[in-house]
Amino acid sequence: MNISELADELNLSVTTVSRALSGQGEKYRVSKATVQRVLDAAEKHHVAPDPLGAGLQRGKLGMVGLLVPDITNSFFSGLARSIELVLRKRGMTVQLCDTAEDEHCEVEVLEHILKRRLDGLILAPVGKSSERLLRALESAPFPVVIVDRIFPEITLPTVSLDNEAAGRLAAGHLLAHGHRRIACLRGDRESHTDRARFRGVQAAMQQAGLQLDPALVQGAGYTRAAGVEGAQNILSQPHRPDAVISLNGQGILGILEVAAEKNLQIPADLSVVAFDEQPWSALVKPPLTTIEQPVELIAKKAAELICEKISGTKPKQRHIVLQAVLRERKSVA
Amino acid sequence: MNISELADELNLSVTTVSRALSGQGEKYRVSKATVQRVLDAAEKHHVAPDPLGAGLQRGKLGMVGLLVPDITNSFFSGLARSIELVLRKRGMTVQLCDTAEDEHCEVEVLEHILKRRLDGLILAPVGKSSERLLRALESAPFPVVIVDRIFPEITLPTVSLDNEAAGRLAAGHLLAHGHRRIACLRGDRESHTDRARFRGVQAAMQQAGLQLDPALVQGAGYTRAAGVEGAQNILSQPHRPDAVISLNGQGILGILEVAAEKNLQIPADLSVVAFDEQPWSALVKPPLTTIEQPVELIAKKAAELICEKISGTKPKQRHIVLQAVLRERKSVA
DNA sequence: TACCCTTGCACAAACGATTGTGCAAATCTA
DNA sequence: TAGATTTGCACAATCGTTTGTGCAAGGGTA
Repeated sequence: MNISELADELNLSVTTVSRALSGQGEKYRVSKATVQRVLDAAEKHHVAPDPLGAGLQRGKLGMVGLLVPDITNSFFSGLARSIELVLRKRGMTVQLCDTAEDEHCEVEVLEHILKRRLDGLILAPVGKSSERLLRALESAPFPVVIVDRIFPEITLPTVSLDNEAAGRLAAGHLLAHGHRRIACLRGDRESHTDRARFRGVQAAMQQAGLQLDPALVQGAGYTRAAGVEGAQNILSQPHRPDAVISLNGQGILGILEVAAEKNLQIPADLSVVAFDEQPWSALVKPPLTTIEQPVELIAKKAAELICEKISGTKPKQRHIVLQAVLRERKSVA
Repeated sequence: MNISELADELNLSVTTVSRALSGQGEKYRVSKATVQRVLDAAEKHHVAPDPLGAGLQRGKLGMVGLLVPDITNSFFSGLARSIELVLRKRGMTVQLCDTAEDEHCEVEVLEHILKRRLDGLILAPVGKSSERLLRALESAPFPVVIVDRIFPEITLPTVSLDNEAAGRLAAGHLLAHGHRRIACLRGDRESHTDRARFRGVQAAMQQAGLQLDPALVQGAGYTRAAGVEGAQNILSQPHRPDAVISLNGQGILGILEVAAEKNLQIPADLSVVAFDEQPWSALVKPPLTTIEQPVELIAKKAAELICEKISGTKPKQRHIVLQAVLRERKSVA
């Protein structure tokens, strides 16, 4: 049953019913009695305005898209959960798309999604997300917010970590514990996130008067396979490192796997700091020292940002940068 | 730019443009030349039919809802990813809702979602999901498919694991390895999933002429906290078990946490079999022996089922039941 | 009684598509 | 050349809302 049938039943016009239901009764001088009558009947018959009709009229449907590289990654699933929660509270729904950490797929998905009518888009770009693509999004017919990764030349609003500081934090922790020969398992080197984290690591090393051994900087991607390969390369060096930093959440899986293969004890043979807190971080042996991103906060900020842009109010900040915290456990000797 | 502006530019009617774009040109005798002209212009101006307009007309929008108890749980995020992929290939999009493993929230979300116009809904109910709620869904204005949990009295189509067999599998494995005093960390005892798995465990025990010690059957919920509490109860028994089965993916987190606290060595002091394969299952020490659900297959079946129901073709089977596999590693002595 | 102001609602035009049908012009048949 | 057929497209209704405006009835004032 739709509101026009409801109107028939009440011997009213659709107009009046619509106004009563949308709370605009007062504005349009629908009598209180009538409003109540409509409300009661609507309740009784479980009638609510069809969002499609309304959406068509208003030009908005109350939907925002959420593009993530891998919903299976706990960082992104945490993000998704919090974003969905915030948006649902505001009466909006989330359209999920998983880009499989693949540039090509991302383009495809974006084309798919650009054809649908969204009110906004929250995008967590894949590592090698092309700037060209994001350029195109700058002139999308709806607001776009980027999370997790930064592209300096892109003017779209972003919410992200202070990755350089986080990198310093990780390296600084290892240095403070006396480690000198530090390895670094990177993700995609073309991503600004990875670069910034790496810059942070380098900065901390330099400050300590040290240099990263290029042979100990490995890794090229955010998949688990890439993590394994990078870890292999690092741990097969003749002069093994005494500590390793995983610059992303997937990498640590590779490190653990390869370390186990090679029978390396953590932290006796190898200290480890891993980016991204995961549900199991505290449960492996030894519990992992991690760099934790404030996932919920990132999600909240992103959700608020997109809402502000949708409703047209000028957001206070264009780029929101949040700080990571070090969660110290037992993986650093 | 929409198709009526396109029509203006080409000096055609919206009708013709619509038919050309939708591939119905032949059927309605639009000349090939005209069709091509429309196609070219559409390409040039990046015009595609607005899904809202089309949706309103057709009564379908190409969207299916996906309700999961916890997208952060790797079982559900895996499910979400695969479902989204299958549906996207068919031109549909997925609306994600997280019910936070909370019955109350689930009702709320369902009300929220029932007001939007969906073509279908894939529901992974929370543990205590009330039958009343599902009853209501039986008469929803769109098809509904249930995954992961079974409700015998509900006629909605389902895709799920053969949970009883999976329970037998887990217990059988422990029994075959000589374990006799077996504990069981349950999830929500009111959920049919949990009951079926538990029945399987009991059956295997009985077949071996044994009985579960009621004191070793603990746990009441799918949250991590519930897992910890249950594990506490199990591992604090004066007469400790020599093996424990976690009947759900969260529970194992509790077991590992409590075992570490109590300094119990796995598998020397305690053997463990955990339901649900997780990205880190192989990486903890010792690597976990798990009961793996065929997540991708479940997702695929559910997606196909909902598509069939949406398009009106009668699905072959009403209830699809899949088998789990035991992934043997090192957590069973 | 004549006039004006308020109250309470309905009319009708959008929003952007799809689809059955109608109507000319072009082509064919006799 | 007249009539029948086919070809190619446009008209108009429809999906379910929202919203600016119009219009009648009721009440008050002079």
